[in-house]
Amino acid sequence: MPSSLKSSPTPVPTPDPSAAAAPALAAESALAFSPLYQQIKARLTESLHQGEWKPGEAIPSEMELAARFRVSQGTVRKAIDELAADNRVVRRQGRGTFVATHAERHTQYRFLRLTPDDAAEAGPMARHVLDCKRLRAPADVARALALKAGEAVVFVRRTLSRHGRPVVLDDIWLPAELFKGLSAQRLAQYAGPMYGLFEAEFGVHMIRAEEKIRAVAADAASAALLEVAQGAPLMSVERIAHTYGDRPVELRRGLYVTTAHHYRNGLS
Amino acid sequence: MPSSLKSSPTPVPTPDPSAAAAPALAAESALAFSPLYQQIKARLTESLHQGEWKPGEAIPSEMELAARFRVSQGTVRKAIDELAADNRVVRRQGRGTFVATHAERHTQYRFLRLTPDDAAEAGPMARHVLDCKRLRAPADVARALALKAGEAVVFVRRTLSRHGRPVVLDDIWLPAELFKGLSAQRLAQYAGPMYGLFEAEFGVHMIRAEEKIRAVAADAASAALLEVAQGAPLMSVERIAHTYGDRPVELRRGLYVTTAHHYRNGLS
DNA sequence: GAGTGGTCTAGACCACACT
DNA sequence: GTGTGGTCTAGACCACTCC
Repeated sequence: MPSSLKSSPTPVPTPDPSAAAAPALAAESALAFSPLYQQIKARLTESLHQGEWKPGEAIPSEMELAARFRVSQGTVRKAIDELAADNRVVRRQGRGTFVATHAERHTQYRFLRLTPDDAAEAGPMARHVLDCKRLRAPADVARALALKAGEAVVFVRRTLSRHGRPVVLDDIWLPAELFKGLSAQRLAQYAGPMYGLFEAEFGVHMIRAEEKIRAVAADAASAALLEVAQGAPLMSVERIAHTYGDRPVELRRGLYVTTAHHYRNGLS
Repeated sequence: MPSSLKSSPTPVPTPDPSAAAAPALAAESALAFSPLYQQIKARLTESLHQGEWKPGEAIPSEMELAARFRVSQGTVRKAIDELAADNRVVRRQGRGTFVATHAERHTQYRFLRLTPDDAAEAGPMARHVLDCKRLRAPADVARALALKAGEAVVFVRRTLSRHGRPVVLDDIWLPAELFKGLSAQRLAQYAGPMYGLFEAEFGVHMIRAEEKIRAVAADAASAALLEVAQGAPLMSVERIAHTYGDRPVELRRGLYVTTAHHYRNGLS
């Protein structure tokens, strides 16, 4: 353990204040220990998870955290640097470090990669909730959300439109246990992205997602809702979004009309 | 200039060793100066660009670079950290820092996001070059590659297949000036990804790309080549790849068959 | 001016890889 | 063993923001 060899902080149960520069190495010598800043990062992540600081709020200053964890400011800085690189927090010079949120203007629709071909038309799309109901998870949904088959989920179907024309049709499944009381009305009332609502109303913060994309032909139902011909090519985007601890908490199956929009992606 | 205020290193002509803590600020006070490590990063990028160190080779050690640039090792480290984050170089503990390459086993197909649905079938696909010829750039191609309309480009059409079935059909345009002598034969002979060939044979290193993705219906020609029905839904992936200085050097229009494959993407 | 994050330095020691 | 990158520390100063 490159860390606890020299200074006090063993992962969690370290009430011991300072004065512990003694080489406390003993039993657990061998394998799998993380650097100090990774331990700090883990503890900060834990605090984020526990809601000690809420999305949009400032976390304590680097000096304060350094004192709390009894490490140097540089070590805290490196931990926060990684959290910032992971989009978990946002640094703002002269102001502080803030918990990332899906509810702010400039970070809105962080996960939506669909862009109008004409960049001038950017901006939010009109949302329309078609359905919102509670049901028992089908096998594939249960598997994706790591639930038992038949456990209760909330199902939402909605569209996004631009200039009155539907562009996106989303089917969304959420664990009912986490989203008690979610209704079409509440979805309709909330201004801003769905993930902002999830944060504010249910304390569920999406931190990461994976998408699987394919091209499909529109079936009759989808074609009608998206106002395209049956059999028209659509992009199918299956997203699984995760919250803290990599827990999957949303399955979203989207169909995108890509006649005037495209999905953008950067590679490096 | 937060940097040259305090210590000696003005970019290049600084033979002066230490002892220069004097506040040398004078004229150029106002705007747009970058931190020292950004200047170092820029100079390293320049060396990469000039080919001082080739893909796969090691760059000098941090200590050596610190001496060369007359800054501390920590400053060099931060510059290299960013280059590593940008995938320009790869750090290997105990061995050194190496120029990133598209030619190595574990970084192969860095830019190809198409994955078999059955992960067990991963691995390289069979390449087949259908066409390779020199022609004058159509207007849209010229625009994408920042060439004058009608300038010479190399056009390549190729497929990628798995289990004998075509999965990808790529049309590729490259500035002829940079790719003199590229032929179907050379493409066929080279084992490994195309970007590896570009590095080794033409000294063109792709560092970044942008993709625009849509769903389209297969036209007659594409359908035949991909062995699907005409009108079948395909993923259309338009990629513009850039080399140093953000110069666009490849336009690639791909059609993907997504019946047994999908395009994967991670969001955070 | 006080407080925050951002940069830079210098030195110590650790983990890893080659030889 | 020697050399490389990786971690940790401590202190100084800079740049930005808000009071």
